[in-house]
Amino acid sequence: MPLTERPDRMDKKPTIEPKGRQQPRVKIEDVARKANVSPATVSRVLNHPEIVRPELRDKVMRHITDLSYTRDSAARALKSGRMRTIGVIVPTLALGIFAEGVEALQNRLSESGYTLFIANSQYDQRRELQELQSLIERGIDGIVLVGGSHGRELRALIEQAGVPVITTYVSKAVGGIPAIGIDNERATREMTEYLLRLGHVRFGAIANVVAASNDRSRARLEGIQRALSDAGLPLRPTQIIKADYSLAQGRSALRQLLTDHPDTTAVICTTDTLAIGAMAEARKIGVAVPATLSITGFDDVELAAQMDPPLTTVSVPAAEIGRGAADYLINAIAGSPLPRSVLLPYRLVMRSSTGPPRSSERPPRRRRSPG
Amino acid sequence: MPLTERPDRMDKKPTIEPKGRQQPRVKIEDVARKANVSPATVSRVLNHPEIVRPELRDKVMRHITDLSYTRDSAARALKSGRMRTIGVIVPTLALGIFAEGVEALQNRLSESGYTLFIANSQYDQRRELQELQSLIERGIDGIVLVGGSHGRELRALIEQAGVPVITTYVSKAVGGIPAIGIDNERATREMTEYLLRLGHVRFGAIANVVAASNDRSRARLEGIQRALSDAGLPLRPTQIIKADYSLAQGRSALRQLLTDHPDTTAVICTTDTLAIGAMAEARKIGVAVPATLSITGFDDVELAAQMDPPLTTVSVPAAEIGRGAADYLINAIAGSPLPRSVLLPYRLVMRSSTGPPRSSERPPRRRRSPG
DNA sequence: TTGTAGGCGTTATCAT
DNA sequence: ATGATAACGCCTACAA
Repeated sequence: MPLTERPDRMDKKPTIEPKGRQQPRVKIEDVARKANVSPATVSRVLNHPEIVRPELRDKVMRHITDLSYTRDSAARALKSGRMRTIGVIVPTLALGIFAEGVEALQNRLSESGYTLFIANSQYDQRRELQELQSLIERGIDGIVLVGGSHGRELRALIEQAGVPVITTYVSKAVGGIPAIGIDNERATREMTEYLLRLGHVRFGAIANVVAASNDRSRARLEGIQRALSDAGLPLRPTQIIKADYSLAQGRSALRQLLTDHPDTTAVICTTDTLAIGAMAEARKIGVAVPATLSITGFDDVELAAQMDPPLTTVSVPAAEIGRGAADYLINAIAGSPLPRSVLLPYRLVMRSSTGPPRSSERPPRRRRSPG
Repeated sequence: MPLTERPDRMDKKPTIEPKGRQQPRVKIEDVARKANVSPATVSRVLNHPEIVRPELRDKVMRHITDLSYTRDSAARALKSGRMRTIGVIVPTLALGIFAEGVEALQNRLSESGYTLFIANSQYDQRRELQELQSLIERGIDGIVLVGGSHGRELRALIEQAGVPVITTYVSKAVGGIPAIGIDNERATREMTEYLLRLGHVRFGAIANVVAASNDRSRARLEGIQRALSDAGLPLRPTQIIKADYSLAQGRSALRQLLTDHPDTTAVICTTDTLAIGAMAEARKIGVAVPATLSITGFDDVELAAQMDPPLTTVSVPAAEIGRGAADYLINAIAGSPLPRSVLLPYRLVMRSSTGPPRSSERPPRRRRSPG
């Protein structure tokens, strides 16, 4: 009789049952009894089928399915000391780039019999620490983090728990935590150099660096600054607008930038979301992209290619990062030797939101001088 | 000595350790010995502090923190039969609406000491079943699903496991599974009626109904069809374009729709992503929105309000759905009496992607007749 | 108020 | 090849 059929079932007592399962779970012993074998044999059928006589194995198997027995993972974990469980803490799932990475991570883990605990920190290091504590108490066998900005406490906690860890979306190991991801700083440096080659000299940057823990965007901003300094065009503070990760802030950031520096010809954003906001605002205030203003993003979200004009951006291999993190941890748990960190390639995707400045004081360096 | 410092530690044996934790975990017995009390007392300090003499309690507490003891959740779960763990299976995290719901779900669960297992089905019922199986083996105390299209097998599995379930983003219980969400059909019916009142008579629909399990979009499509039938303007098959959930398909769908029915004045999409794709395509082929063509979406994603023109859509309370699902399961686990289903309000958000048709054969019914 | 002891379900060791 | 048994760490009757 389906439990879910009637709100009030009147079989046993009407009092609430605050804990435990209702139907006593079928266990190995039940299967063993039905099959007239010992519990040990059932266990062997489950874990080492090859050492059980085929006919017996089949018989046991039949009873297993008959009773639809499933093993109790708690008991298993208690015995083996391993939970076959991985935890991930992302800043937020609202950013498609993290959602994509988590999805890939889960898919790969699932293939290997692992299950994924998820938590989010809202870019708050204290919350991240709490969530980690909870995950470690849960007995996770490995942990995936994002970025390299983590407190000493967090590292101590991980170390003490002896849990393999990897951090993602960045490429440099920090505090002994290996990383898998891209070189954010280099990517924006290249992007900036591309714009310099196009002839731009008046730049602006919109960076989501308000969260202390966002070292990805910080590195991206540094890449921009370094490229411009190297070109003798260092960014002044008013040319850098700090924002969070929302689209609306991309809009207001562009407005502010153009108020302070109306003659800006190129805006580099550390996130597609910000760039898309900036493009929306540019359209609204009648600034032509890319004729009057070039805009670049970072992440290459689905929408980037569909914008009008399509957004020039940096493609981040989020799915590959997720898969790589899964592989790393699975190997680490198995005790395999591991690379310290994995540097993944990004891709500069040149679309139509960028072009040469309308009137370049310092024309692009080409063979033929401009007519 | 940090484990992570050197790849090769030479303290014990150089062979790999395929299983188990390295450092033997500190357990209740260790604390008990240090504190000169029985293991039972330590356990009581942990679980029922009020029944332990304060001074003794404090002493034990000190040793607990000193040894930084954490309880073994596997053993705990084995004893109590409860894991304090909830599972969720979404079609994909790539859709912001699901990511948002999962995030809210996790936040609420975390407040109550629960941890969230996440899995994704890719809109595939077989995969959903597999993931569910794995979650149930993990001993989850509750499960969150999306939508009402689930196979008999899945329902049987849940019932047999005796695990509380709730399905989300829909409002009607199916097969005994309670739901929390909105009335999708009613929402698009209202949206369609709104367009009818504006004077539209030539409609098109773009619906992501290729996945068999997507009953949300199916209901939304039915809402459109019903409203139009009621108005004596039933949709012909060629006026309905079926798509998946990608932005690119929104583009191609609009192209196809306008090829077959160039005189269409209103397009209703079952997803913002599709609507945004349709708007992008409209702009590209020079169709003015809303002057020539009205477009509506569904979900109210962040970008919807930022489009040019801002997108008329239906706002789905994803965060509220996530929180509500968490509350429902927490109560269900505690044995509290529960409502069968929860109907949440949606909100029609009228923005500027909709307007009256340019030349309405059948003018809007107003007091003053059109000039 | 605190201690003793048994068992939760599984699996590995040892014996047959 | 299969069976008996002990132990994983914790919790809770029950005893003191």
